Amino acid sequence: MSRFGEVADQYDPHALEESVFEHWDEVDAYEQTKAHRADGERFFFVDGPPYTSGAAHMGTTWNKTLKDVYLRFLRMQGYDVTDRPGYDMHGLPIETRVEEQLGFENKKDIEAYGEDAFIEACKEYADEQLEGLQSDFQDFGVWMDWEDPYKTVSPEYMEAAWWGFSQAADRDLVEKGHRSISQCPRCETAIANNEVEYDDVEDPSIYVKFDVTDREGDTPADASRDGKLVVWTTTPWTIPANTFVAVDEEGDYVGVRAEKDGDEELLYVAEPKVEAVLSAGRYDDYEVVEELTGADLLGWAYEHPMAENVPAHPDHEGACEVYAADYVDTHGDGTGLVHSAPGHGEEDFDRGTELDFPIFCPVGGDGVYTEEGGKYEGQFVRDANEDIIADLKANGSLLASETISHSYGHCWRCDTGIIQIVTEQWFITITDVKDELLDNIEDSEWHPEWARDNRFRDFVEEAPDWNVSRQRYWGIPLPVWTPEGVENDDGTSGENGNGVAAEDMIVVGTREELAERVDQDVDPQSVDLHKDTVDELTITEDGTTYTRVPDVFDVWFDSSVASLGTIGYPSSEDDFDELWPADLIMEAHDQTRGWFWSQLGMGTTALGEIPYKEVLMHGFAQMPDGRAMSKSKDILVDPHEAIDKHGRDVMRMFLLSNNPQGDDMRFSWDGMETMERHLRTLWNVFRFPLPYMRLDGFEPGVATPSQRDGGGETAGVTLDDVDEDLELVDEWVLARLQSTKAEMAAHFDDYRQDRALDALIEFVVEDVSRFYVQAVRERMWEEADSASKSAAYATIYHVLREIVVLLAPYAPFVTEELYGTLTGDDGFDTVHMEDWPTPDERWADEELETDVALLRAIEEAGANARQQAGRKLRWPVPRVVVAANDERLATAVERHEGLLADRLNAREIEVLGADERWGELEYSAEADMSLLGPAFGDQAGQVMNALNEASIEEPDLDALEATVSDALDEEIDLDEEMVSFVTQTPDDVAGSTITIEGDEHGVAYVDASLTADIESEGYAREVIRRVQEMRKDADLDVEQRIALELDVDDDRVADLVDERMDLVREEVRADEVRTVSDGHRETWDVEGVSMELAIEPLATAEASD
RNA sequence: GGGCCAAUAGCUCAAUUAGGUUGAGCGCCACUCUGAUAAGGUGGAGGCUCUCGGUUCAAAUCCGAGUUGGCCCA
Repeated sequence: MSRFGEVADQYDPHALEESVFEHWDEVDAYEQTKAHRADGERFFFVDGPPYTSGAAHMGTTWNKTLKDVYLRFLRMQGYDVTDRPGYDMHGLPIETRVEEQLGFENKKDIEAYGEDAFIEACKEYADEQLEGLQSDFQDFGVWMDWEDPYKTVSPEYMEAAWWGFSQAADRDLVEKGHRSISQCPRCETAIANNEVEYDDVEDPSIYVKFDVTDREGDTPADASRDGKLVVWTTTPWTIPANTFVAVDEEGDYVGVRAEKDGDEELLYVAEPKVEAVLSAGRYDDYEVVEELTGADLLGWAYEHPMAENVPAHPDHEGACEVYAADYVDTHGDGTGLVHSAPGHGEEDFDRGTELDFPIFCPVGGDGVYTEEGGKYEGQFVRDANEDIIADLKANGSLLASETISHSYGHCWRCDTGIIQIVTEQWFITITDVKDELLDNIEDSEWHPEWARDNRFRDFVEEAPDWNVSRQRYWGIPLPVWTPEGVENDDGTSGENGNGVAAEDMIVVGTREELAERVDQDVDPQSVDLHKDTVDELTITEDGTTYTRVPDVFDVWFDSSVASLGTIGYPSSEDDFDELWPADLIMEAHDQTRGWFWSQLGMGTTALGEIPYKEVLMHGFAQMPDGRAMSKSKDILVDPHEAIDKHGRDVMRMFLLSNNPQGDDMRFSWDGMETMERHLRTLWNVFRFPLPYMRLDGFEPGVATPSQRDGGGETAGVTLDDVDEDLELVDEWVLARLQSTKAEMAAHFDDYRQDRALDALIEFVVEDVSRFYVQAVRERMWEEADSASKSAAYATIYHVLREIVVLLAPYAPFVTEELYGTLTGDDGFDTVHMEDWPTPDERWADEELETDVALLRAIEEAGANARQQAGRKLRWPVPRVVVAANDERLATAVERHEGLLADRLNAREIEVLGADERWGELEYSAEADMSLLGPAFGDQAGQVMNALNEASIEEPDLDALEATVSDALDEEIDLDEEMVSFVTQTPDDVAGSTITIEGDEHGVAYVDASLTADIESEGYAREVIRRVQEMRKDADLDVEQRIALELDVDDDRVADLVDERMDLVREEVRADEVRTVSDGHRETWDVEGVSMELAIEPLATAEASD
């Protein structure tokens, strides 16, 4: 790319981005950038692997873009950054997709199809999806190592999971056991709690009466009891497994004699629920006959309501009695007496285990009653509800049967209603290391901090043992082999002839170990660890044969070892010692319960450490109206649509302008447009000096050795070379650049790239475009070479160079184009190899920044006052009076009077110091509420209003007190510190306060009185402006000489213009003033005066150029 | 049902470890300027700072309860 080459007139993201992609390809930009930092300090970033089903959505895009901006930033700071992307490719979601594609209904179809073929199909599907994601991420301009992503399905990665699990097993933290789990009866597997989605459904809502009965050993008092315990459930199908009734020991209960159709019953319910229960049962009347506490009910025995239909029902010692449990709420749903079935519900199970009850669960993994289900054997549980309700009614146990709409858990993949059943699963018993987990949390820093200290800590404190097993196919097989022949005759665990017990399992940690121990020949290099392969392998040791348990890992377990998988541990150990744990991870807030947690669990159980140091937790992408995006409901903004409309840089900048710390991001097309406008402004700023530099053959020098790729002296013009010639604005814009860099660095330190971007945009738009470029235009138009022009070139070049580098992580495409044009062959092949610019003390100048900030505030106030006075900027005013509140402002005006007069188009600038006054003014006052408040208490508001409304001739405290006292009809004592006087503007002068971010620094008064001389210049400028516009309309070249005809329809004005005719001729390049017969002609209305103008290009003048 | 977070102009967000007359950008309307700019400038309209209580002379800010939204959990 040649330096200062022609660039497009307008910022065109699409064409530009295409060509930048090509450029990156040509020069191997990514590879070069990585190689450039190969010797830098290493930084270990770990990519949280997206799941490979479906395309990249706005949330994924935000996530990867955030990662990209930080990775680029870190590289520019000199780090050698790991950037291996990852993909989560196992698990139920892919299985169900593939099942759909193949038209399968359930697991039997998979078995018939063949496990190996099914696994192969899943792999193909995952690979396909991965390609789609890869190309999306690359298309967004994300630079990661796309050639070598880590995949959770590769043998190396699966080995990491095996290794981690075996480490946990070595620490005795792996356990096989019964647990109540959420089971999807269609997928026939346990699913994780966070995979359960809750939807509102209509379910039965039944009240059931349990007959209180005598039981052997009851005290005489109890033995005489009759009556019924009333329980409530929405899952009638769990009634066969009822084992006990739970009450709140502290709760209030009552016995109620209730009457219905002439029959009486004694019912026991919680006191607060009497009304609800009896009205549900449609009783005619009732009477409370007994008041008890939960404790009184303990030990009461009752008849199992399904004893006849379910002969296998629990009837062991202690079954069908009342127990206390802390999950009972006498004010909640139900009756305050909770039907408890440890074979189903999680809390019931825990309490049942505590009570040492055998677990009775008559339902299989497919949701169908087993033989133990008695009459209901073979029925699907939900289908059995109806029969069960009918049977309860038939035996007189049903008090009421209604339906209820409530939220109920469903399988996240296939939307089947889940069931709670107790099955045998594999656990990592993280509850044994809870303290260690909580300690390890402290070793990580989170942004924002509350995510760790509130959310994450709460979750970890509550977390139960980690169920890692799934009864499926597409996953990492559990590396567990269990001994054969260890079951006793009755099915319980025992020992085999070699003294090997059921607990004596073998957990294999690596492929090498697998090859060594299994009976079959296995090549550790090439072995695929999927289920179809390892299921066949057996281990025989000391006469006992071990076979693999058929389960696979829950997919959440896969990604938990990402920090190991990223660096190929354990098969390669090199990087582990140097890098682990990760320096930084960043994901959305749903991962608190997901990846942030699973990694902590894995790291702690396997290695005793948390596997990451810093966490940046961002939010979700929402719709412009604040709704959650949802692909299934077609509520989304597709990133590709955003790119089609505004381009990649704009989308990235929009995403990155959002706070990444926990807050959700609301997508906004307006926001996108704003970003595009900012980039257009940058483009125009960049484009503006190019023609002049080109024309003058300006050769820039570059400031630092690193920018010269470590090279030595430069031939071009550097800032050093023009140091003597720099003008005020040059020094100012350089000073602003330094403070912008400092501000950005501070924001990046806080992981607030959004604020860093704001600071940069503010600098580009507000300072460079609106002020600096405006101020240097005339210097660049000068035809002759001048020191001033060189200084301006060198300055704007330097500023642009650094802006481009600072913006590069955000907008990698447009900055590449700008960089190439600015550097030509003198730069790197890509801007992304540049070092991150740091503030240069030499150009820092706070005083100057303040001066200019004040001047700009005066200019703004002056423009405001002019408008009030009805005087346009092109009409000069005789005088502007700046009344300064503080010496700082007065100093600034004195230092830069000429500049100010120029920008305000004032003949004269007058400064009044803080202690001077202008006699014509009147005064009122403003209050300092921090002083007025304590002094006047609840009267402070009134005093403030009186101060504001006062009008006095002198800014004098006594006069003010008098006026205020008068207004409030009460003696008011004021303090000088309490008030600041403000002026009231006289008629012939317009004034406006000089304000910077709310602070008032003084007032600018514009004296707008007219003189003949001012009118003369004013009208002349009006004419000039019109002629310039006509030149533009006629598409005349800037240098084109013209003839001008001027007819003013007002003699006085015509004379006034005539006085300044030399000025007019010079400004509009009119060599001749005469009648024009064949040219552009237009009639204008100027301040109510009609004037007819005509112009005609002169052919002869062109030759003189 | 529980936990965490958020709520300020039509939209996006500020309001500086500390309570003191609520601000910016974008959008809208009017005026204005313009030889880099699909730009720029000035003004205007637009706010019971989600609601209700409490603390205080004074609350967007502190406390409590609620509403709505998001995430997580049941």
